[in-house]
Amino acid sequence: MPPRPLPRPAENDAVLVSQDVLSRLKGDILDGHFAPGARLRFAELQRLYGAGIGTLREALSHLLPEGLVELDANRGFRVAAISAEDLRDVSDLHVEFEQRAIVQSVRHGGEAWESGLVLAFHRLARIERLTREERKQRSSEWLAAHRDFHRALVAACPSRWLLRLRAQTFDHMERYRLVSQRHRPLGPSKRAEHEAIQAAALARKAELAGELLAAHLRETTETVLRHAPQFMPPPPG
Amino acid sequence: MPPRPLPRPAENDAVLVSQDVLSRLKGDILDGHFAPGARLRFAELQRLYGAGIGTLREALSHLLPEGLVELDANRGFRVAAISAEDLRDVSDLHVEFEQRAIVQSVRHGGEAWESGLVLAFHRLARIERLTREERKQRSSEWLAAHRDFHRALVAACPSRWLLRLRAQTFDHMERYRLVSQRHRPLGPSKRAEHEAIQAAALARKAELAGELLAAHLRETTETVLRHAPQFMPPPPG
DNA sequence: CAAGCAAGCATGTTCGAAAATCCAGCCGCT
DNA sequence: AGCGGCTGGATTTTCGAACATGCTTGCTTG
Repeated sequence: MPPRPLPRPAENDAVLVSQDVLSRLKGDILDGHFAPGARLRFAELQRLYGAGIGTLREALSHLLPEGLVELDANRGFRVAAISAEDLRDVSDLHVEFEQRAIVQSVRHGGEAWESGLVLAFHRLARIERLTREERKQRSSEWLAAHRDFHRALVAACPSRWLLRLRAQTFDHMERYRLVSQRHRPLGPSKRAEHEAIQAAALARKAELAGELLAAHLRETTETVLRHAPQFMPPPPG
Repeated sequence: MPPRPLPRPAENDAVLVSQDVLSRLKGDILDGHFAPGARLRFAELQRLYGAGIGTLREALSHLLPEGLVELDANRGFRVAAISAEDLRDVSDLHVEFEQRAIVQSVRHGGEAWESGLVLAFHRLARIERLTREERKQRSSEWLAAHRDFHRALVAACPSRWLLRLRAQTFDHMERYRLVSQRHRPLGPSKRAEHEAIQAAALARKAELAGELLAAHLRETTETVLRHAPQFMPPPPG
């Protein structure tokens, strides 16, 4: 069951093949199409993405420092493993990054930030109002909207580095959420929480927005951890 | 003036050509052989490192998410720019990472950590006892020892993610230090500070070690910033 | 003379053939 | 049976030729 048919229409605006492959490959790792720990063989990747070996290597090399794939010499690339320990580790840092970023974002955000946030929230809310069944069918749409919403919240944070690191940890958190979701039913919508965070942000209550966001993220992590045994690989012993 | 002669003897133990090129290229960017903002042309890189284009692209793709190089489509790779603003940004986060990491490291470190630290400090101290002239000649040796010393300090920190992010910001801090050093005389040795930090760590005074380390790093950043106009590119206007 | 265009060159990007490496299974030996 | 070495096939790694793109220069035209 290949993740996607071969030369997927350029729905993204990637100019370079390597960038296009990169985003597709990353998406397929984050949503669990490639299981944690799975080997990534070039023959298969070539078939799936229709790119040459060199191009694939370039994309995989990009994912290496992000911690999404691992490489051991002459044995090729593997999807990075997951563990409850790693989840707690990355989650703690991620919550902190998000909290700090949103506080600064609320304090520095101007009109453009407000508009962007309102728009992103609106798009997310439209999907989250649907029934569970509909949400399930349009999950990739929800995923993009959710991602955009969280990015919009922190978009006005002036620290480029904080945003960069937040983006890194966000990816990993997303992978944990999505991988765990494959092994349990879709949870209830977090619509109310998203709305509360957005409201606090627009009301310029920076500290409150930070607390709400942190709580939202912590709860998500706890939910994933609660279901962890169902999808976590057993310890190597 | 090429950074180094062509097929440098394999002084590191990199099994893969791409990994070897990666570490050399990274080193040459960090120490300013390739100036911030400079274009990285494949013809030149091929001549310098004796590797094929594909291999070079792989190494550059690795440096992309680390923020050391940038890519714009069909225009190739450039060394990432520097600025006083970026330095403050990355420095603030770096100081915090180091401080938290050393506190945890001191609390969790066992015998192996202690030995490693003692050894790393000893190696660094040997070089820092030399005269300024000698230190200048053996700067690459000092660089490695300094790097190892700081790594040894935080090595026992149990958070893999904290260590990973610390390593990322460390690289950028090192680049700022080295690039600025090319435009001003070598500063005085930080020997006493390093010794104080090591002593506090070995005495298991976690908080003290954290404070000393943070102060050490902040002072370094301030020194660099004080000399910033001499090496920072003027604002694009 | 300025604006627009086109040709030519410099450079970036992609791809898969060829070499290197690893690994599983087989064989012979103790 | 257990161990060590060997071989063939599977896989990874490297490389640069071939193609694509962007930039400069110099010509043409209004």
